[in-house]
Amino acid sequence: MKTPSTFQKKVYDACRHIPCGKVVTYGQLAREINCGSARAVGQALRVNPFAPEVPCHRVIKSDRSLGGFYGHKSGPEIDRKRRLLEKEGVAFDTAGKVLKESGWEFSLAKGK
DNA sequence: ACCGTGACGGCGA
DNA sequence: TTCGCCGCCACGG
Repeated sequence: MKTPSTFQKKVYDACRHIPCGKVVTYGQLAREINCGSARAVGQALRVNPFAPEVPCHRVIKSDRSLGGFYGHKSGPEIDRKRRLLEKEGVAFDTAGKVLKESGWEFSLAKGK
């Protein structure tokens, strides 16, 4: 397997810090590692050799849709991603969007 | 070194 | 509110 680039290591490291039942957007993750492109982050996660050891399934799009998983933007892979999150307590609406995270105190702070 | 691609994001129509 | 276009960065061929 190919050695992860420095950039990818930063992405995986930041991703690892995401607690159970919590989700983050690609953009937020990008800010964490001081990167101006959410796309670049997505590309790194796309080839993540440590999934799901590195919880890349907790990373979603800013519009609250799931984004992708294992290089797929839809299909069984995405379905699996959704269930992983549900198992961690993340709720979804009928449109398949993330409704709330774990149902903890910060779900209140999120407004919405 | 150049070019095309992609798990994204924001804004205008 | 949904759709499309353009800008953003990193990577592989």
